[in-house]
Amino acid sequence: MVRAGLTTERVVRAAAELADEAGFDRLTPSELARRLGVQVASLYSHVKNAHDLRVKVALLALDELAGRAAAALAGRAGRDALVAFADVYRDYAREHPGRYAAAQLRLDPATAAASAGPRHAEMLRAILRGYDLAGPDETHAVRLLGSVFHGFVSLEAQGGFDHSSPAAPESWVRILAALDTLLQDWPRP
Amino acid sequence: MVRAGLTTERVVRAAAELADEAGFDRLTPSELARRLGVQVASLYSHVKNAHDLRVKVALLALDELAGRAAAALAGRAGRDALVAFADVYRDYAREHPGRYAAAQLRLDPATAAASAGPRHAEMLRAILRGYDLAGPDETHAVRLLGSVFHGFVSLEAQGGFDHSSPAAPESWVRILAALDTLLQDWPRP
DNA sequence: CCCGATTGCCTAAAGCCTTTAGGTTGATCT
DNA sequence: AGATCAACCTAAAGGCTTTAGGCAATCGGG
Repeated sequence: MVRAGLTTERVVRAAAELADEAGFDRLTPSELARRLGVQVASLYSHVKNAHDLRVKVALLALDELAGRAAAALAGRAGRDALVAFADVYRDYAREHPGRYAAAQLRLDPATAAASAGPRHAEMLRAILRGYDLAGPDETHAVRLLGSVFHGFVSLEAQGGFDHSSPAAPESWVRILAALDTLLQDWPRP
Repeated sequence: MVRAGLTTERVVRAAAELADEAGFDRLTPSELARRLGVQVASLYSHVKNAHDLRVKVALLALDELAGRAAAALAGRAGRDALVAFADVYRDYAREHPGRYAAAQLRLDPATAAASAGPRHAEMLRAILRGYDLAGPDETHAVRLLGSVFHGFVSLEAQGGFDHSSPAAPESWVRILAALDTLLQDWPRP
């Protein structure tokens, strides 16, 4: 009997690949076991159950995203930082649609707090410090940016922009430019 | 044998309620049959399979949303129209989380084209005619608004705004105001 | 009003998927 | 070399989806 050499990490990594190739909803223990050349039950040593498997992929995705974002932000500020951060988001979702879908999973509060999610918000706040926003306005702006990035990327992934011109990337560039000017002159109530 | 009096419409309506109460991912033929007091196989006269059931709920949701939006837009223009449309979106998602999740389902192109989806885009365009946007800029703006609405609503539904203040509705109001001013003075390249 | 067709719902069964319990064997540490 | 741990297995229970085929309630036509 040749051992496959599974570890939790290798299982999760293979799960992430499966999700990217087959879609997040086809990430199941049996499909994964098939791909790993292993009996289904063997996975249960590394993962609590099917849901736990998906959560672990989500955490991996959030972590990878935060890592890329941090790297992209190094040495940038203002508009440059905004665009770099946004592009990381979009590129990641296009490269890894399954992982991105996983990252959208609703995590229970404790898990969410321990995930890389808060790091994202922190980076957005850091970007906004390059603009001149007072206290709560910064929060509103964080939420606006988060909404736009997530919304655009998931509509694009869903094919929502496929049947109209101009192509999606052009809108992306123009939208980022528009957000930049909006942040420079954020309207007070 | 007392008949339950199923029709495709009643099945889909019950499915929508189930999705709202239990979550879209728990919308399954067996759960639905249980709730309708009917054998699972009976559903298959009204619905092709589990996926078809979900698609039908998605189409119902898109249609309901478009109907509400059209009603809300009657007699409004400019900022009023923008806010009314946005609120329809957010309120619907909060009232009917399962249906809203269903509406996010990726439909095949033919089904999508025949759905109420295009009506949404058309209404957004109509709203934007109250602002002064040239050709492709209107498309960019449609996409921005679509992204913000969808992004905010799904982040909120996911609980993304739960653990920071101010509360989400305040951000919603401020974000809509910000979008209004942005549209009034849309930056050209 | 009744007869035949249609439709609504059923039982049965096959095949998949998830999860648990328990056993065996390879690797590792002393 | 022996003991221990981890990796992987087989077996089995139970749920879910889907198809096939059958009976009975209802409805339209004579």
